[in-house]
Amino acid sequence: MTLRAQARRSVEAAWRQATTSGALPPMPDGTVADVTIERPANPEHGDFATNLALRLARPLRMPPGAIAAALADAIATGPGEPVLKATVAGPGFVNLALTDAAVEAFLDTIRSEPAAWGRAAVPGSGRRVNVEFVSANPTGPLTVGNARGAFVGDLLCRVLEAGGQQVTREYYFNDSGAQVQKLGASIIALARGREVPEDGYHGDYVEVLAAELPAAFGAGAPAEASEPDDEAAAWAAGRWASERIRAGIEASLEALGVHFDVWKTEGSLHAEGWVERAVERLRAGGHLYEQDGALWFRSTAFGDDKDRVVIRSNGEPTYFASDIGYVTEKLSRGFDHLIYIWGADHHGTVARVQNAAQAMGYDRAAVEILLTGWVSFVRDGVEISMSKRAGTFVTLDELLAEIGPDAARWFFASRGANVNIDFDIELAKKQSNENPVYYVQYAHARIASILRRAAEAGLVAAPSLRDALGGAPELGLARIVARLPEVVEDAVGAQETQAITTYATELATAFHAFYRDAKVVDATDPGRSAARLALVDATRITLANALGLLGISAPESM
RNA sequence: GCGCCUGUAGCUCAGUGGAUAGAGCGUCGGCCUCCGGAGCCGAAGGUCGCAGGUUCGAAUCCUGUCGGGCGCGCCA
Repeated sequence: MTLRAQARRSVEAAWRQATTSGALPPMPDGTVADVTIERPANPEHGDFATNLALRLARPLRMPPGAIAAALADAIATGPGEPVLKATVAGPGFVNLALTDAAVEAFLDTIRSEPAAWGRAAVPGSGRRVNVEFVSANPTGPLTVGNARGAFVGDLLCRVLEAGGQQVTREYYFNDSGAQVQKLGASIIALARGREVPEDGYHGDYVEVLAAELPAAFGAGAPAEASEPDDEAAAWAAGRWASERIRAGIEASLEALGVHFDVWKTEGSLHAEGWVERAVERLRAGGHLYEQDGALWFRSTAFGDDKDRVVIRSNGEPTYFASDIGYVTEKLSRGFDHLIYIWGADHHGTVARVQNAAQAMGYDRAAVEILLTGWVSFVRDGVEISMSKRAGTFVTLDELLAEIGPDAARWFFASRGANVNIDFDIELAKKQSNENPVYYVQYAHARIASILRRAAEAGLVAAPSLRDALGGAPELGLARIVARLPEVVEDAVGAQETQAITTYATELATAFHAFYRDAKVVDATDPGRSAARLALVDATRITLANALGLLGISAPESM
């Protein structure tokens, strides 16, 4: 249990006690308000604060100051060993200060179970969740435009895992669409020495693929006018190329530390009948109708602004039809929850997918679609347009070669997923040495160095911190170290990572200040060294776990 | 026109109704005889786009408005 949760319990108990004793009147309607506990911005206000008195003032028809006084009094006279010192402040806040002993006792759990430290026991633990992200079609290498989805998705998965959820990372792609044929046609054209078609693919990678195209795919055929079998050849070459590209994409993602558990093709959904069965299910429920020769889903019945075509008038199912089939396929695998991470440009398709899920009888809330904001990539102040077909893009591999995966991860982790951001590549390169991620990693490496020094000097960390942290430098750092589980808990709830990067930076700052004020390795005072070594080791574990949660390395030296 | 996202320091961005709105970078000024200077300390820099409203309390919630982005296909 987090210290915050303990504080909440104390306040709840104090409220009950004050009500029972008559110090506070009962709630008029018999309800119980949620007790909110926050970390005050100003450390002089203690470790926690609650606004309960302010919120009870109206229903209890008492001045908030008087309610706060009653609550503080009840906390002071509560049973058991005192953990919190309560004071009334401002317009009616109750400020709560942890006793030093409570902080010391709490920190002992870090070094006894380092792997568990920071994992949050929150609602949703044990849930089986499918997270589908990136899902770029393999018609070209991943671009920096795909980077955000890759990092945001993987970071989300890591956060959910820290919350005890069972996560499957899934990549969905189309290996049989018209774009694949276009890719094949472009390659064959180049292989035969012709120009790439106007609407074909033009990147350097297309030339590379053309040069490697085996002769069996028609590379050596005459350069003259199109033969009847060109279409088939383009398909075959396209499939060959897209599988090579897909393998390259997988390698790029692995280089980022992003591993997908499932690679799913749109074609397989059709081949296995998922799309057909899902359409039948909608039809049976009366959610479909025919018009202009096409089959429509009555999406407006669920609040959409227009109905959506499922089967085109030419008999071909739409991409939306595949989406519907995919929902049923995913849920058939036993997931409790589906998360999709899409670019902001797909927001118009969110409602129809959720509507279809609802129409098929699923819990609408089980299909969660998160949208990432737009990333404008800029080089030297000029925006880079991203087009695979035009061949004007920066690949993810190139970006990583320039700024490195740790800095890139930090960049995306420290920003909200749904905000638009500007990414100046030259600036990122220039600033990479000043990147906050190195500041945090440096703190970790510095501690590792201290621990090595201590070992050389024959100093050993204290087994327990109880009654060991004497001074202000120690207790200041210890209080920040103790917050990790709360930060993770909030991150899981919000499905966001910014708070983790903010916290890691704050912890590193606190450590650097501690390092300045407190000598850790001091052979003349082994007792004090032992206590400080234990604290510093707990700090190291906390930094490593925070970074690890983000998929960022925690180096022993740098 | 309609819908969604967004507007916070010179720049890039945090800030899930609370107390004096923060960080990094940039700028300016300091700090090692000492466990890693990729560090530490300090300064300047803000009408939280604007206007109303709700609330004891609003950067945060609501309405309107202005600016930016993205959508509004029998494309994917």
